[in-house]
Amino acid sequence: MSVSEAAPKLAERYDLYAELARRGIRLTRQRRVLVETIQNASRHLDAESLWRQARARDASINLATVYRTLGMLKKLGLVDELDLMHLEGEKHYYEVSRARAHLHLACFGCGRIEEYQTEAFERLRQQVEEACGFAIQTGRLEFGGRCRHCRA
Amino acid sequence: MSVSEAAPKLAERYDLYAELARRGIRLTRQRRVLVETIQNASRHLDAESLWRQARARDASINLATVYRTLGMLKKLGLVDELDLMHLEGEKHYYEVSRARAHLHLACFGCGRIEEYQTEAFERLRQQVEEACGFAIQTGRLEFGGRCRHCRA
DNA sequence: GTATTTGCAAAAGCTTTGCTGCAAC
DNA sequence: GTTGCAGCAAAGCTTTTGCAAATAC
Repeated sequence: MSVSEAAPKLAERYDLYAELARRGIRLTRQRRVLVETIQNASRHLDAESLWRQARARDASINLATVYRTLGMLKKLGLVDELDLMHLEGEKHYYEVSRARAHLHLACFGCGRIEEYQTEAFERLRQQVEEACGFAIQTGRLEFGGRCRHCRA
Repeated sequence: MSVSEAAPKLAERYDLYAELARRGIRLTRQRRVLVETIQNASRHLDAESLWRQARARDASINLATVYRTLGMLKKLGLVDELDLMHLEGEKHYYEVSRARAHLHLACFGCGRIEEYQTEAFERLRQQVEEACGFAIQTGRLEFGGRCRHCRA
């Protein structure tokens, strides 16, 4: 590439609690458990994994409530929905939004998901907004291929 | 943006027939109709639209055959599968691949899909390959927001 | 007390699959 | 004649929805 550029570490996740409070949104007991589970997730969750993890803390939580809560957080822009190149069926994955965009790399060999943040992506987004007159609200960049380890 | 750059017109679609012939792949009658329909589609097709269009020419074609043919073309890298930000349910859309990557803009207001090709996307892809050691086979960049007309 | 949310079960939407017979060479 | 593909119908998987009961304030 022409301009050398270090890969910045990922920006911090939003603090869901703080954001919801700031917007005056109150949570029921179930939603509180779900929000906490999402906030502390160590990997990309699909609806059913989230459900399983949340049920460990509140066995009464229903999968429909999981979807309804995810829908609310999506609409508020607090979580992003990913496809991860449909590596594993058609389910969606969810992650807490961050102040800066990042992209996802899905390895067709081992299923590993990598994340990468770069200014070039932010700049591209801005270029598109200006060139197309489009007010971008959300975006998703996913690459599929073979990771460093699976190429060998 | 820092570097002014004209938006190139989209690169040409692959010629599916030629590519299949080059690889020594022969088509059945149904697949021939499907390939032609995809090649000449004027907009992004989902499986059912493709089915409807193809059935106008061969009423016997089954939806399962549509999916099987799309699967083959995907695997060969001749068509790309898009989500278009799930603007309309969870179905997928298909388009003939092109020599250069382009991105999609989905308007949440009117449902319009725009396409945009820029060198910056190609460069970003290459940067990612080098920085992450990833051999990218396919990629998808989609933005959702409000188009020029819906912002007014 | 009123408004919202929940659990449940059923439905919906899209895609895949098993199988038998037909088509391609 | 062998190999693979098509049609059909059924199943599969993920997500959404209607409704009565429960919860939140």
